[in-house]
Parts: sequence; structure tokens; C-alpha cells
Amino acid sequence: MIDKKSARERIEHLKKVINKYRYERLVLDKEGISPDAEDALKKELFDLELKFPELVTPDSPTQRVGGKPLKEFKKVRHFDSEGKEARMISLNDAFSEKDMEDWLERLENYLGRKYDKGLYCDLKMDGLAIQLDYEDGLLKQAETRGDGLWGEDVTQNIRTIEAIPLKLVGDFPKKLVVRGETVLTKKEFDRINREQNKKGEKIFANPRNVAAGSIRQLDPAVTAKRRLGFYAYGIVGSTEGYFKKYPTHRDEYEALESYGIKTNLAKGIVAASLQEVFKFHKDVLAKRDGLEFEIDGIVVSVNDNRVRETGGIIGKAPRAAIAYKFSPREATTIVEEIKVQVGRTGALTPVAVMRPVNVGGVTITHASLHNADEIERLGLKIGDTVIVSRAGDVIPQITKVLKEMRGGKEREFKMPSRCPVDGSKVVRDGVAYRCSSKICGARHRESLYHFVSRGAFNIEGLGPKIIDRFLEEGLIVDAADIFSLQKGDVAALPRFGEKSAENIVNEINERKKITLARFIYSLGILHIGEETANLLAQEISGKVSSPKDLLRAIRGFNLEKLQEIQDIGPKVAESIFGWFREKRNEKFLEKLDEAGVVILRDKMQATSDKLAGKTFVLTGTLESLSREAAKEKIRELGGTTSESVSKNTDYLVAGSEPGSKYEKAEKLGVKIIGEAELLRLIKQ
DNA sequence: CGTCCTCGAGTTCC
DNA sequence: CTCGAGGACG
Repeated sequence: MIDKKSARERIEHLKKVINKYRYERLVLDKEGISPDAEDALKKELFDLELKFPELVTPDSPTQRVGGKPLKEFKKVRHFDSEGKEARMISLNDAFSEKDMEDWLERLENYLGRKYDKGLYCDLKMDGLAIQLDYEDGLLKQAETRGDGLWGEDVTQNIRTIEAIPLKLVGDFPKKLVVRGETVLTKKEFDRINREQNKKGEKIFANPRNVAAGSIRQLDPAVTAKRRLGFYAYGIVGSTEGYFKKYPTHRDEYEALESYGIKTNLAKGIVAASLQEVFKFHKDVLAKRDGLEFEIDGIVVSVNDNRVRETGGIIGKAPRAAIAYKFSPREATTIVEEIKVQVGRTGALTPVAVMRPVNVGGVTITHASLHNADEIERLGLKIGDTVIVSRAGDVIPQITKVLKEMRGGKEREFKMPSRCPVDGSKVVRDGVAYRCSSKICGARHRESLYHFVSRGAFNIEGLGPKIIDRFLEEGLIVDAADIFSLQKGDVAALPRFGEKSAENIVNEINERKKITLARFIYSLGILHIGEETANLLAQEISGKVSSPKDLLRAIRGFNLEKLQEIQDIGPKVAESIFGWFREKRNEKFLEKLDEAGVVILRDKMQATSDKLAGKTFVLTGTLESLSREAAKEKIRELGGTTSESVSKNTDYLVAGSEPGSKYEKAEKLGVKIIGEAELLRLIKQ
């Protein structure tokens, strides 16, 4: 629990930084940090103010909407359908089901009763809010939100948008004030950016920026060239007549459609409960990428317009509506500590431990900082506020340090000069720092994990957790001991049953036979990954049927001979040469021999030259066969597979949900084929 | 010696 | 997935 004094300090910082970014974005049309990151800061501020209401000041960003209107446009005030002044306000944000429950509870407390007349749910489009004033069915004026009170008169620009009717149809009222969002479709956004690129001009960051920029163009001709869309989300009014005509929010949508103004009526729902709202939120998230325009959440408001009016305004947002946003693609949090991990190769990797934060639907607490150089590049100190995102929507990464958020208590991080696991000296090797001890406990343990991993011995059911326990209990000391494990020894451990012990021992025995390539890979020799292990195996296959044979075979190569092998240069040769000359490793191979490890003859030769000379790269998920199986098939037919796309690639095989390789292949003009076509190629 | 291709290694969360 | 660096090649 945060005390009031630190809360006050934090609030001051947050306000200063948020205001700076808002000014840059709204007045200078420039993007300092992403909207998601800004939202995260605002959310933290909002929560702190909720906890300490006495710390709320009138200048807090939570207490205002929009920014100052630009000088160039005429400033206009916002009025409703009845000519009454009606501020254009924004919505508060919710990011979780808990936030939504809190919101409804606050509303009901205010109303003094339960609310059960339905919650209208609409998509929350990511564009620019606009008010349209119609008189006698004709578009008279259009305004941006501005600061909520005073907006900008952008009528000339709005008139160029085809999606907005200049003349209403049907049974429209004499005066009608409509609010909605101008948006840019993703397709149109791509088209504009392609054009910008061709002209050598700057690329826009997102559709919302382009939509906003287009509306606030002084030259309407520019706006006209950008085909903007418009979706209305409300009619503004507050008199008895208004409530009679439109008792519910949904009625407004239906009326708007009948007047010829587009809404997302067909995509919205009236939810009877929060549960239904949550379901809608999930459904929309699943469909998000398929929509033609960007959305960043859903808008939930009470369907009963009288209640909506009664709810009034809290701060500068309506009490009876809220934006339930999707979990952001990036967020801000605080680095509380930097841990140092020691890997299989002895490399020391700094890892940031952060205050938990939700990014893309999962809670992030750790992010690798890779190496000391990366920390320096970021300028990161312990205690800093940072922006985290997920590379490829998966791997957490710190993208930016918000140095303006520093309070003076941040600490510099220094790479330890002694290994945190065994205290050996740390030496620098390129950008990496390594523990100098080859028998460092961490290295040993990581080597064991590697030994049983999928590309190596592939012993299922024997993961890091179990290995740790075997090590702790003294059941094993090195990898070779794994093959001598007895069912009884395992079953004797606490929390291990007869059955699970049997399964593990059986699995281990089944894996005693292994291909040469896998065996070489499993040894964890520096610089020898799957590919190099394959090449090395091809070179000596046929002569090797046991670990000891391998030792003999490799000892037959000197440094020069090793380098004659394809893709092996001085560094890799040195690594192999050195490994097989170490007494410890020699003993280890002998021990594996005695434990009954047998090396199979690789049946690696191609059975056909159907695909000879062709290089394949695979991406995404295949339906009928695993990626590993597909690769094997390709190799059998004489083709080659690789992990990265280049102009030497002949085919990119794209399954569902392909990664970044897809775009790269497109850019390089590499032929992209689907699974069906691959199957046709490998059949026959 | 410089430039391009690749491979290896490290990493997170469910 | 991304970065760094090893290796091939001109």
C-alpha cells in the first residue's frame, strides 16, 4: 500500500509528464509516446486519485478533455439539438472486468438503486470525434471537440467526407445535433502511406493520426483526397421531447440510420448484464483484426437515456458511460530490480523485474535486457518508469525509459564482476559478460536442460523442474546419470508416485537410441546449434555408432580439417576441437557409453532430387503436418530448409497466422505458397 | 576488407 | 522474435 506522501510525489510527476505528451500530440500534432503508453500513465494517475481524492487538483489531466484549439480555425461553442450548451466530453477508461464492476457499482451508489435497464455496447472506434449540426435537414456546421467547451469549426473539411450526408432523409427533426467518429479504414491508411513513401514523405504512425490530421487540415482539398469514414454514436439533447422521441440509446442509433447517417447499429448490442458485456468485449476482440477500421475497445453506456442524464458528469466524463478498452499493446510500469541470470554458455543476462502490468492480455513481470550495452542504450536505471511492449506480440521488451518520471531515487545498474552463482571471475566476451568457470553450477544445470530438450534427447516429462529436484536430491550429478535412474529411486522421492516414476524411466530408456546429429547437438558445444550439428554429423556418419566412436572420429580432425567442413570457420572449429580434447568431456562420453546410449545411423540421405537446389522457409501453423515433419519431407526430397528469408529463398511456405517472414518474403519478391501447394510439390 | 546470409543463443507466458 | 556474430564470398 502506497503512503500519501509518495502518492503525492508520483501524482505530480505523472501530471507533468502526461501534460507534456498531450500538448505535443494535440497541439503540435506530433507523437511523443503511443496512445497506449499515455493511457497507462493516465490510468495510474486515475487510480491514485481514486485512492486519495483529496489530492485531485483542477489542473489534473483526468479533469479535462482535449487540448487547446489551434488558432487557425474559428472557435465555436457546442450546443445540443435544443440550442442548449452541451459540452463534448470524453469517457473514462476501464481496462478490466474489475474496473467495469467498480464503474457500475459507483453508478448505482450515485443513483441510489440497482440499474437493470440494459447496457448499450458499441465499438470504440479509434478516430477523431466530431459534432454535426443539422438544421432543416441540412448540414450547417461541424466541430471538433477542442477543449470540450470550445471546438474548431471544420465544416469545410467535413463536407468533403462522402460518408456524411449533407442532407438528411426520412422523418428528421428540425434541429439535430449528432456526434460520431471520423475514421480511416486500414486499407485507406495503407494506400496513403504507400503514396507518402513513393513521394519520399514521412510515413504516418497510425490511422487515427491521419484521420485527425486530415480533419484539421486548413486546405479542404487535402481532406478530400483522404477517403474518411464516419460513424455516429449519439444524438445530443436533454428535454422531455427528446426523451420521448429517443427513450433509449439504441433508439438514437435506429433514428440516425433512418435519417441516412451511418452507425455501427448492426455491430452493437444491448446487454442485460455485465456478463454479457464481458462476452461482447471478448467477441469483438476476436474480430478486431478483421474489421475494416481500427478500434481500441468498446463503449458501454446505460441504454436508458433518462438514467444517462441523471447520472450527470463526474470530473469531465459522464457517469453513465465508460470506455472498456482492450488490454493495450504496450504499457508503462516500473523496473523494481535487475536480476542477473547465468546461461548454458556462462553468459550473464540482466533481466528486468517489473511491477506487474497487463500487456496484450497477459501480465508481464520480467523482460530480458539482453546485455549491458542494451541497458546503456536505453539509459535504464533501477526504479525507472518504462514502456513495455511485446515483440511480435509475444516476447516482453522494454522499449523506452521515461526519464522525465525520475524522482532521484533511481540506482545505476552495474554488471557484477563475480558470477552470482559460483563467485568466479566474470570476463567480457564481445557484448557478453561470461562466468569464467566451466563448471559453474548454473552452466551445468542449463546444460542438463539443454541435453533433454526437444531438439536434443527430447525426453518428455523431464523438464527443468524435475531435473532441479533430481539434482537437489542427489539422484543425478551429470546428464549421463539420467540413463542409470531406477524406478525405485524416483518413486522414493516425495510427491512422486509409482506410476509417474515408471513413465519417466520408460521414456528415458526409449530415448537411449539417438541420431548422430541430435547427439552432437545435445552436448551443448558453444556455437554448435542444430544446423551445424547436422553438417558435422553428415561428415562422419557411418563411422559412428556410440559416444566413444564420436570421440574417436572427431579426434581424427585437426583444426584445419574441421574448417574444410561447410559453414565451419576458425571460431567454430576451435570450439569443437577444444571440447573433444577436454578430459572431463572425454569421461562424460565414456559414461554415456556405459549407460547404454546408442547412436543410430542417420538416414539423412535424400531419396530423390525432386527439390534439389530449392530452398524453403516455413512460417505459421500448418494443418496436416507439423513444421518439423514438413522440413524432414523437404530434405528427403533433396531440398534445403532455412530459418530466415533472403533473396536466395525459393519458396516461403505460409501456414495460418504467419509471422514477419511473410512480409519480408513479399518485399523480396520470394514466391509464397500455401500448404496445399507444398503438399503437391512433395507428393509424386 | 566489407557485405550479405545465416545460425546460435537467450527469453516470456500459458 | 531479435540481436550479434561467424562464415562465405566478392
